[in-house]
Parts: sequence; C-alpha cells; structure tokens
Amino acid sequence: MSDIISGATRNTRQRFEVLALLDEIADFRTPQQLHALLRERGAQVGLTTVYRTLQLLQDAGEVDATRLPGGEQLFRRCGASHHHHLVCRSCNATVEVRGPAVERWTERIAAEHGFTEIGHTLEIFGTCSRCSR
Amino acid sequence: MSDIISGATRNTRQRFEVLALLDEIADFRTPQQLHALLRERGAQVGLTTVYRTLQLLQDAGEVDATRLPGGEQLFRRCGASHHHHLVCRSCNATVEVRGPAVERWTERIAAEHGFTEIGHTLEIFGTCSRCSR
DNA sequence: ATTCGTAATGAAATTCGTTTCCAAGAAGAC
DNA sequence: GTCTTCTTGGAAACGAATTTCATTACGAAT
Repeated sequence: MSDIISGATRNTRQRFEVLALLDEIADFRTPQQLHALLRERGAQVGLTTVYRTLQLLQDAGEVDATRLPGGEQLFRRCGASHHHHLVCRSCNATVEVRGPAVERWTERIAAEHGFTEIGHTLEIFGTCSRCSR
Repeated sequence: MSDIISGATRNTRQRFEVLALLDEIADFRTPQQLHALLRERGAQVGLTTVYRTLQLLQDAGEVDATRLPGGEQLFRRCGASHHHHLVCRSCNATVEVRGPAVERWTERIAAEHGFTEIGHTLEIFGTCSRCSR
C-alpha cells in the first residue's frame, strides 16, 4: 500500500510527473494548461492521462477542483480542510479563504427547507491587485 | 419601447414562446430541455434561438442562470433581486434563498486581499424532502 | 396594404473541453 | 525472466455551446 494515489494500484512515471507539477504550482490550472506545462518541461504525458490522474487525485481528496465561470475545470493541489477560493479573473491567482459562518448558514438554510445531504459551491471572482493596475 | 426583452429590437414569435414556457416553469431547466419542451408542445423554435434568447434574457436580468455540477447551464425565470439557490440534486427543484450576510462577507474578504470588481457564485445542493423519501 | 432595410432565425458546420476506445506498453507479483 | 492486468495515449467520439450564412419576417416608412 505504498501507492502515491489511494484508489490507484500502480505508481507510474506519469502520475509522479503530474503530482510533481502540482506540487510546484500554487494557483489553479486547467487540465490543458497542466498538460502543456508538462510538455514544456519535457515530461511525456498524454492529455488523457492528465485528465485521468486529476480525476483519481480528486477522488482521493488530493486536489481541489473548481470551475471557471465558463464551466471549464480547474485543479490545484491543496490542503484537506474545507475552504473556498478567491480567484482572479485574468490570471487565476488564487487565495484560499475559510468561512465557517457561511458553512453554517448553508446548513441551516437547507435544513429549514427540508433538504438533506447538503453540499455547496462558493467561489469569489475578482480582479487581483496586480492585474487591476 | 414595447420590447419584450430590453436589448432586443424586435418581438418575435419565438421569443414569446420561450418566455411563455419559462413563465410556466418553476424550476431550473437546461437550454436543451427547454427546446425539447417547446417542440413537444408544437412550438417551432430552433435550438440556436433558444440559446440566443436565454442569453438576451440573462443580459436583461429576466432570467437567472446557474450551472449543474457537471458544468451545464441552467436557466429559470426569476425575480430581479440578487439571491442564491438551493437546488435538489435529483429533481432540480429550486428554492431561492437570500443571504445578505454572505454577500457582505465575500465583499470584505475580497477587499482584504486587494481584489476588485468582485462577483461570486454560491449554490447549495442537496436532496429535497420529496426525493429523499 | 406594400415596400424595404435589417434584425432575427435555424440548420449545418465548427469549436472546444472532456470522455471513450482499444491496441500497445509497463508496473509489480511470482 | 514471465505473466497478469492495470495503465497509457493517440484517435475517435461525444456533447454543450457558438458561429456561419442564406433565408425569413418584424416593423417602420410610405
């Protein structure tokens, strides 16, 4: 059980490459961007494998996923505890934010309406100070 | 200025059909579902036009848009004031919820990090009481 | 009511992100 | 090394959404 990704049974070079890249990057990236970055650095990994690895990592809770307003997926390696993101519209710079009050609010609102198995998505978009110059 | 949609200059049969349908439906629907419903009732409206009309309505603030976890668009006719949605995962039943405290929280958090032109998305997903039986 | 300019339509083609297919490749157990 | 089978990756498929462009028809002018 020395698997680098729980749920996967084999440790392949490609999975190491994807994980290594994610470890170096702070902000969110699309699967395509990650794939392009891997090619740039000479890592031979297929786009399909990038998608599959990200899916595995997401299932294992190793990466954090969100979506651009357009619907495109974004991934980022991150800590385990629940949080939300403040994302720059133009450069994708990301700040993790925690909002316990919001979590409690969603739980309460949903319960008031008889909903169960509650989940939520909350993303804040804006222009970061660097980009707004 | 007797336009049914501000921003559009002509009132076409197709736009009336889409609006009429939206007025009858309470919950969110995808553009494709709306198109199918129109065809079922014999209304001859192209899928392209459904997409375009929904876009116009969204720009005019006449409909409310969100996305399924998978990224697909959802539209619904709704009131003008800003609010969020509590959506049932299985039947798309929707409850509008307002959370002024959350709005203020996002503004504050974003400002603290130097972000401007702030927007946010917040959707709560769950299983409604009817579906959880 | 007829004409006319142009906005709007819609079927087909295109785009683009993502998933599936499947033959070839390579972990890892023995 | 051998074998099993999980994994890979290019190609093809897929599906939502958008664009194209010839046709249609709204609605203002006459």
